[in-house]
Amino acid sequence: MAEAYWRYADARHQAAAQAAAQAAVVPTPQPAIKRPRSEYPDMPGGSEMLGYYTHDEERTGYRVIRDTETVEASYDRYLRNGISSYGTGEPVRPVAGGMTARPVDDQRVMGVAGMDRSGYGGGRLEPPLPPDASNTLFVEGLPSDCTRREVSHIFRPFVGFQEVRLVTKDSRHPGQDPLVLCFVDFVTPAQAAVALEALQGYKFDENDRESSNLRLQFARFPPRSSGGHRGRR
DNA sequence: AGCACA
Repeated sequence: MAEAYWRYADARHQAAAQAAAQAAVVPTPQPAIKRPRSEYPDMPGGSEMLGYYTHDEERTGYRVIRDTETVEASYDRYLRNGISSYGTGEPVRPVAGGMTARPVDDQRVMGVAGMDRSGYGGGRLEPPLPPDASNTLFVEGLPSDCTRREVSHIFRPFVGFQEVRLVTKDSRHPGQDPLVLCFVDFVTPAQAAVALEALQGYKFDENDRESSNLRLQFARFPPRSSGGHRGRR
């Protein structure tokens, strides 16, 4: 459930931090740290992969600390720098809940600094984008009583999040609850893709396993100028 | 299943 993407935000943070730490302080490649790509090879699944990555990252982190305290120190320094630049620059907003603070900050930073969508500290974790990728997601499977605020809560932590629009449609079958769809805008299709993968099948009701599984797709845009020919070539 | 707003 939610764990996946919270961890994801964390994993990205750690990955970036570690990359930066290595780049900054360790001049020569160290075999102890060097992690062959084969450890997390081309895995298709988005959210699973991210979960994996996090564990891996943690485990490796411990190994690294045991072997070289240099890295630990520099990592620590990195964190301090990162934090201090926040502390001096912008007073910490009274965001409700400690958990939300970091992803939101992260998002803002990436939104500004990472416009070119390569903003992952060099490593790209995402699978290649499908040809129909757009920067808007189409989401269905929302419970009919869900609010815009509620949906925003889910998507806001993702880098590049811009806006969510709820749309209510009457059910086709009489007497059924109205259907709630929503559109979520991101800055880039790649960022949309991350959220799509991470939230695919997300359960609104964590207790009821059968109900309210989110289904996400890239939104189709209104009829494009290419009018009518659908065949190949 | 279902795709709106500029």
